[in-house]
Amino acid sequence: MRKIKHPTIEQLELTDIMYALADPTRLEIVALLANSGRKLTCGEINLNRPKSSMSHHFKILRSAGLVETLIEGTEHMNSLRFNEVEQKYPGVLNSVLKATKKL
Amino acid sequence: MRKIKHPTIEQLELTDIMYALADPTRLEIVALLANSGRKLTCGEINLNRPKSSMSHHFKILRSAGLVETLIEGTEHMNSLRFNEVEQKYPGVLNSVLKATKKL
DNA sequence: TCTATAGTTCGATTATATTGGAACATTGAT
DNA sequence: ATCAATGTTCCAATATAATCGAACTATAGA
Repeated sequence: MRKIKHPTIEQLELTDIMYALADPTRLEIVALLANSGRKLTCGEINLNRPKSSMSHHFKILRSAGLVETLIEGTEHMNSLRFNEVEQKYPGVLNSVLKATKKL
Repeated sequence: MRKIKHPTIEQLELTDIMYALADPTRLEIVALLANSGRKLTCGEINLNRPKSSMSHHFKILRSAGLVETLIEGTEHMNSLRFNEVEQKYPGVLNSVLKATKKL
């Protein structure tokens, strides 16, 4: 069973987080994960883009520490690392999520 | 006397703001403006980079609505549009500024 | 008017990101 | 074993951004 590596809280870099959130597609993914209240597979997050593009964006969200991906069978279950990110940089993710609701 | 155009609060776009804040140099400029408590000229913000590079970053910060630049004589006085940005997207700029103090 | 100062704009170069098709890997089911 | 499903990785093309020297603009002062 494969496992995907994620950064620890200590390794979270503010600029990586900002960079990851600066892209509209990724911001949408983050908002969907936040609002769904449950883990979502990549397939459930359908933004009408090819798989390889979505995979690219997930990779960036993961490496920024924003998204955690657990492999269950053939599916990859994605969730927002909300509490961890908030712990390191309080208010950043929360306020950005609130801001996305105005869009 | 020349005047520089800035976006209105209504025109502020979240992704523009995030994009502007995703660059280390710009984040540093923003932090300096926030911590100084007064308007700073471009020259006072010395990050050991050529003028043209700094001007480029200021332009992006201005177009994102984060920085206001008033021309006084030959100098350009820069200030953070903190209250306006906070009004539109509460907590975003504030939490990012707090986060920069950990860097 | 000539000169110095503060920034901007231009233009070319280099670096980095996005995109998406095709091949690949892993797992589950038949 | 074979096959289908879910994503990832690879690769090449395109697009966008950063960098910085040089030329330019606007203003102030002598």
